[in-house]
Amino acid sequence: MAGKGNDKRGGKITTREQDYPQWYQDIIREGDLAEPAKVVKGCMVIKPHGYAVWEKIQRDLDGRFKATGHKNAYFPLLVPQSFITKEAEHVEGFAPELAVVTHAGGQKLEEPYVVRPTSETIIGHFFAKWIDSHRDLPMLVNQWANVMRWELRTRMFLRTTEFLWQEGHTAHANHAEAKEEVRRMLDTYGEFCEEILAMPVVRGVKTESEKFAGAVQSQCIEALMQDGKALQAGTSHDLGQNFGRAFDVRFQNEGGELEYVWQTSWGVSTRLIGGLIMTHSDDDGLILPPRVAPIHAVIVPIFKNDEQRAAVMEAAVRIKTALQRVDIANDDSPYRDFLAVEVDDRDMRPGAKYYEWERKGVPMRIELGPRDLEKGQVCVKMRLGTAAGEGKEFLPEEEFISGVRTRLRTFQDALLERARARLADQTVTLDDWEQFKSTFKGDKSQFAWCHWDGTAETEAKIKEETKVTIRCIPLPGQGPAAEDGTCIFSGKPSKGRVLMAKAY
RNA sequence: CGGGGUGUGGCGCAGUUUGGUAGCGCGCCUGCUUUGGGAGCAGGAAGCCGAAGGUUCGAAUCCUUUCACCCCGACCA
Repeated sequence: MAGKGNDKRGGKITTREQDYPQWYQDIIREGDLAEPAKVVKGCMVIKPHGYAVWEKIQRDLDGRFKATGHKNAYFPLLVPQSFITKEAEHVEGFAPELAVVTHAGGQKLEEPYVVRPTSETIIGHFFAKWIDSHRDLPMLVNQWANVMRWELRTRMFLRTTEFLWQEGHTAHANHAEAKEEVRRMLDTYGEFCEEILAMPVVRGVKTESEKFAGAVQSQCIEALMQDGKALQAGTSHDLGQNFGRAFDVRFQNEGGELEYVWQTSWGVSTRLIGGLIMTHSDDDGLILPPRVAPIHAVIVPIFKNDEQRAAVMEAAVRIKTALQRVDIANDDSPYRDFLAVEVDDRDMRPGAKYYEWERKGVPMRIELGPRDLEKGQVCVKMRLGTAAGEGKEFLPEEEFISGVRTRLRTFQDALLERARARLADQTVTLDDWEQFKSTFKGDKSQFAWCHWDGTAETEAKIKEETKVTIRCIPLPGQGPAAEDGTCIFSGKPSKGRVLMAKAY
């Protein structure tokens, strides 16, 4: 029964209604995803179960990057301090949050190194060495790495001092091509979030004040969390020729003239795991979509004596073996996604195991005891009642095995549908400032499409008064159709609605 | 950086006001009984109380210094 596990043994999960941020922390702890490092400020330890989720994210995204022509590379963790200062806006944006290495090998360094907060600068340096001709373009590289930003306030997965991410860096011969790349990768992220994380997103463009330090334009995907706040889940930047100029990345075009390259960069981080948690999980613990679940199914054997134990374990292993041959990847996927199955034969009461695996977000549980063996059936329980199944189901073993791929894929779809329904439900169109203020009163938040006069002043004032920020200016098809109107705050003319919400 | 808080077995805490040589719950180990929604009993291991200095016959407790981490605000994936 849902909700019964709280206030009993095995760790407490605060309800979302009581205290949403505390619930979030509890889910991470009880789901065994991560813990604060404590001994290193603002950092976290990603535990095996959490890291396995990241590995699944990596595997899928990496395939998508390669399918769009990118190759992986790796650049140094340390960046000469002077590199950071070469692009004016970039320094200004990142200077306050840099960690700097001043000593090494027992000596003071001639020039300090900064621990990369992002790698545009050092990659710019190498692009300059590698690119001479239009024939070297486009240069399409991606790096899986850790970066460090000395943030003042941290939250596990959402904002930690050190975090894991992927940063794509590309150089092109003209702006149009670079812009295409920016949008291509944004769409790659959007599709990934929906297909794999079952997390719907809104695609848009950042305002001037929210864009990446050093970019001409930043595009983003924004997801809606259960508490109504927005999570920037990924970004794709048009860097124009800014870094090309700063690092002298020039190529000879077809006409023989020297020209600066047009660059892009794009990234998603372990923050996606935070988004995953706040999109699907409930008061009983983590809920993982099958496509990112490190364990898809747990088989809990039930027996009273050694004889029963032997018979049940034999059946458990048989079922596990059959399930491990099932692949839930898309038909056109570049990789196979075979089911990961665990037989939990620890000496514990079955009930204790059920609660534990529910907290860890395993999508499907199979209970197997003497009664099932007699009837040739299995007892199946999904982590959440959906179209994929509700309550405990008793199915003939063969039928269960042959239907399991559909079952898990239906479960995945149901999670996406549920998230989409919540997004639709918590998105409003507002035209009245008083209504706006009451919508965002106190800690309240949701997605609101509002007219904005396009000025940074208005944007800043809205933020100051309500903590609400402009999440993005929607790309075509991502919000209400463009229409003339008046700014919700200033009453001045507006050409279209923008997405507003409080953000993580 | 401003405000608040906390450092005591693995985890969560009590003990500090009123100094007397460390305790509780959970977890862990061993054994027996259990096992279809969080097991019971019995036995056991584990901490010189964040660090340094001081007061005292005696300090987790009082004084000084210091370090670290957490939470709340301003910056950010």
